[in-house]
Amino acid sequence: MALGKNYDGQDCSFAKTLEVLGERWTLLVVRDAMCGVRRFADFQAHLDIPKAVLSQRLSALVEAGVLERRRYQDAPPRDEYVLTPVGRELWVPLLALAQWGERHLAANGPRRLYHHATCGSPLEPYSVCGTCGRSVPLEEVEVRPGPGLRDDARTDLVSLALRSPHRMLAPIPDKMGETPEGRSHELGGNRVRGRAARAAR
Amino acid sequence: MALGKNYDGQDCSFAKTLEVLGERWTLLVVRDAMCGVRRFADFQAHLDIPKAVLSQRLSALVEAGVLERRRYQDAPPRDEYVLTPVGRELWVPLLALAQWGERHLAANGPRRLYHHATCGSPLEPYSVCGTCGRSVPLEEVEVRPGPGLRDDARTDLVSLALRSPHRMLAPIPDKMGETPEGRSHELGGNRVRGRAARAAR
DNA sequence: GTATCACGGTTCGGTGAATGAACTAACATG
DNA sequence: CATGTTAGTTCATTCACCGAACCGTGATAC
Repeated sequence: MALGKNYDGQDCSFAKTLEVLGERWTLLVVRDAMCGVRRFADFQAHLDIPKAVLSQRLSALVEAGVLERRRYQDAPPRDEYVLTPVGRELWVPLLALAQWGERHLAANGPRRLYHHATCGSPLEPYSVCGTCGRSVPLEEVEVRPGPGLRDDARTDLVSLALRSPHRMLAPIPDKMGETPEGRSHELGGNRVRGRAARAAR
Repeated sequence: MALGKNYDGQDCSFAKTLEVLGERWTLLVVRDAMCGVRRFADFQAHLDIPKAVLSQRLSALVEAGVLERRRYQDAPPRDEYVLTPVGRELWVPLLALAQWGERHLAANGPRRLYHHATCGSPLEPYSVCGTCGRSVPLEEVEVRPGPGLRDDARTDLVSLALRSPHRMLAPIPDKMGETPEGRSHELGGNRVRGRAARAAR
C-alpha cells in the first residue's frame, strides 16, 4: 500500500511506531483511553470521529496489542477497550508530546496540569514527580484543568468529566455526579446513560 | 477543514501538537532533520516521499517554527532546512516513541542504539545517560546501528551515513568518505554530489 | 406485545489529500 | 550548445476520510 499507514523501506523503529500509531485519530484514541475512556460511544462523542474510522482504529490498536477488547456485559453483548501494559507504556512519549504542545502551542497557558495523585505535586518532564523524584506511572497521575482550558468548548460526558480533577485510567462516570469508583464490571446490568451523551459539541 | 490535519473542537494541547506534527510523513521529516538531513533532495531520497508532499511538509514545519529555512548558497539560490531550538525540543518525545518501538516492534533486536557521544554510554529512557546521569541534549547524542538493522535495505546517502556511528544534527556528508565536520556553509560554492544520490532504494 | 431507544457497529456515495510522473526555472559544467 | 543538478510545481489518478443512513440485538416504555 503506497498511500496509507505504511512507510515501506524505512528500516527504523520510529517509522514502525508511526505505522502503528501515526494514522489520523489513532493517538487521540490512545490519549482518551489513558483518560479512562473505554466505550465506543464515549470515544465517538468526545472525538467527533466518524464511526467507521473509530471502528477501524480500535481494531488496529487491538491488533497491535495497545488495547484489549474486553466483554463487560453479556445481556446485550458489550465490549470495552482498555489499555494493555504495552499501551500504558505510551504514557511517556504522549506526555512528552503534550508538554511540548503546552510549552509552544498554548498561548493562554497550559490547558491541562498533570499531578502526582498520591502527593499532589505537579509533574515535571518525563513524568517525574517534583517532590518524590520518582517516575510516576500513568495510574498515579491526576489531570486537572489548567488556566488555558476553555470551559465552553464541549459538553460531551468525557469533556465534562475532564473539567474537574480526574485520575488517569479511572473510568469516565456514566453520568455526571456518579462516583468513578462505583462502576462495576462484574455485576453487569444495562446502565442508563444520561441525555448529555447526545448533546455533544 | 473536516478532513485533513485539524482536530477542531479538541481543546487540548496534545491535539494541537498533532495538528502540527500528526500528518503523514511530518514526524519522519523531523527525525531526519535530527539526524542531520538538511537538503530537499536528501529528505526526498531517504524517505521516498512525493516531492509535492515534502514541499508542503517542509513549509508547514517552517511555519510552525520547528524548522528554519536558511540560505546556504546564492549562486543558484539554495536553501537548507535546520531545526530551530523549538524543533530540537522534540528530541525527548521522538526518542520516547522510538524506544517504545524498539521494545515492542523490533523482533530482531533494536535497529538503532543511542549513546552519549562524550562518554560513550548508552542512553536510558528520557535521554538520560547511564554514566553521567545527566539528561543528554540532542547535540551530544550519537546513533549507532543496532543488531536489528538490515544492512541491505537502502542505498541512499542518508541511509549509508547512518550505517556507521553518526552524531545527531551533524550534517550528512555530501559524498561518502568526506568528513562530516568539513562542510562549510560560509564559503558557499556548488558542491558536487556523488552518483549515489540517484541510486536510492 | 408492540414501539421505541441505546449501543456498537457496517455500508455507501462524495470529497479531498496523497501519489507518481512529467514539467519548469535557474544556474553550472563540459 | 547540450546536458546535468537542485528544488520545486502541475496534473491526473488513486485511495482514505467523511457523514449520513442503515442494521441487529437486547432493554425499556407504553
